[in-house]
Amino acid sequence: MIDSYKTVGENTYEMIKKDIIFGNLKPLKKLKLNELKNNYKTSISTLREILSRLSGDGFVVYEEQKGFYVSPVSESDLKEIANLRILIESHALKYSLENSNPDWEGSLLAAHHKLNLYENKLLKNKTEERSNWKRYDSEFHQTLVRNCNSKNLIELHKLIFDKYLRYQLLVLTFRGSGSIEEHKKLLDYSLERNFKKAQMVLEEHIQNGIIHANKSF
Amino acid sequence: MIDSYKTVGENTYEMIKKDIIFGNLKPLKKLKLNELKNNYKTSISTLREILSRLSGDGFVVYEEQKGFYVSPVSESDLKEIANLRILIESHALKYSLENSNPDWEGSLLAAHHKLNLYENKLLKNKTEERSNWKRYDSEFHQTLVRNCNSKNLIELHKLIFDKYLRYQLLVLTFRGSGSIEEHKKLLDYSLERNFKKAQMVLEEHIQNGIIHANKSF
DNA sequence: ATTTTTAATAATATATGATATTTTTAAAAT
DNA sequence: ATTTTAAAAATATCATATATTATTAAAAAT
Repeated sequence: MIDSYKTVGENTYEMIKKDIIFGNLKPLKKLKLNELKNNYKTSISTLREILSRLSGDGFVVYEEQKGFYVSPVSESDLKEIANLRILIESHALKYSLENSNPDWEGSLLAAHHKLNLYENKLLKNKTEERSNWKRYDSEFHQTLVRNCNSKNLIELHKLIFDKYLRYQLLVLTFRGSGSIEEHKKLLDYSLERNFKKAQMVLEEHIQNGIIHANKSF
Repeated sequence: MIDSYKTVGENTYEMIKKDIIFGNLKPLKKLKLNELKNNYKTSISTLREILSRLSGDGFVVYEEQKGFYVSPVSESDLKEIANLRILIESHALKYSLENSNPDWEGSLLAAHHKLNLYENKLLKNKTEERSNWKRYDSEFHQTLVRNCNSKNLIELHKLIFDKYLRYQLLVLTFRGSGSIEEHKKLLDYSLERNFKKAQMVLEEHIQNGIIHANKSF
C-alpha cells in the first residue's frame, strides 16, 4: 500500500471524509465520539482532532457542548456549491490556459483519455462501478485547473469540488452521452486555448449536472 | 463580556488565530505543544484540536510527525490572496446588489459611517490605534457581501478576508486619503446598485492595497 | 577540520482514565 | 399535554503513560 506509512490520525481522517462524501455517514448524523471510537478503532482525542479538521473543511458541523455531526445537505446548498464551483473552476481554467504548455496539454489529454474509457464502459454497461468513474472525473477537472499557478486557487477548488462530489454521490446519476460530449469539448477548447468557449461548456456542464438532482430533495 | 460562556477550546482558538493574524506568532514559527500549553494554559489535547482546525483554515501548517507551525507568508501568496479576494468579493457584491433592499442599504451606510469616522481620525492623528480601524474595515467589507444570499460564499469570503487581513497587519500600512475615497465610492455605487462601477472600484481598492506591501518582502 | 555515526534528548502521536459540566432521555407531577 | 425533576449519557478538559519519530549534541571516523 502506498500510504501505509501515514499516521493513524491521517488514515482515519481520510476514511471519515470518504465516508461522508460517499454517503456512508448520512447528512445530519450525530457523530458520537464513543460510537466512532468503536467503528474506527481510534482514541477519542485523535477523533476530536479529526473532526475539528473536518469542521474546518465544512464536512462536519460543530456545536459547542453538543458535539459534531455530519453537515446537512439541501437543494439551496447544492446550488450555492455549483455556482461557487463554476466561479472558481472558470477562473482557474482561464489562468491554466494562459500558462498552457506541452507538458500540461499532455497531462490533460491523458486524464481525458482515462476518463473517456470509463465513460464508454458506463454507457454500455450500467452496472459498472461508479466510484472509479468519479475518480477519473475528479482527476480530469483537477488537471484542468492545476496549471493556473496559484496554490490557493488549486486548494480552494479541491475543497469545493469535494463538496460538489458529495452531492454527486448522494443524489446525482450518470447523465450519459451529454456529459461525455461536454468533457470532449472541454478538452478540445482547452487545447485550442479558447477560454471563452471552454468556459461556456464548463458552466453548462456543471449546471446540467445539478438539474438531475432537483427531484431528489 | 459577551463570549465568556464559550468553551476553553473556543476561546483559545480565537486567541491563537488572532495572534497569528496580528503577527504575535510569526510566520513559520514552530508551534511546540508544550510551549503553547504554558502560554495559553490549556491541555495538549485541546491545543491539538485547535491547531487542527487552524490548519483546515490555512493559518497553520501541519506536517506528519513534525507537528504544527505558523503558515508562511510570501509576496506570491499575497498576490494570490488578493486576486482571490477580488474574485470572491466581486462575485458576492454582484448578488448583494441584485438583492438590495432598504435594510441592507441602511446597514451598509451605518458600517461606512463608523469606518469613515475612524479613517478621519487616522488621517489627523497617526498614532491612533490601528486594530480598531481594521475592525471597521472588516465590517464594512463584510456588510458589502452579506446580502449575496449564499452562506457558502459569505464563509469563503470571511476566510479569504482574514488571510488578507493578516498581510495587512504584517506588512501593509494605512494608505490615507486614497483608501478613504475608494470606500466612499464603494458605498455610493453600491447604493446606486451600479455593479460595474462598484466592482471596478473594489478591484482597484484591493490592488492598490497590495502595492504598498511589495517592498516589505 | 569537516563529515559521518552514534547516543541522548526532546517532541510528537496515540491511548486511557478521571472529573466537571452540559445535554438528552425518561419518569413523575401538574 | 406540558412542565418539572431525576437519572443517564455525552461532551470538554486535563493529566499521565507509552511508543515512535525528530532533533540535537557528542563521539568517532575520514
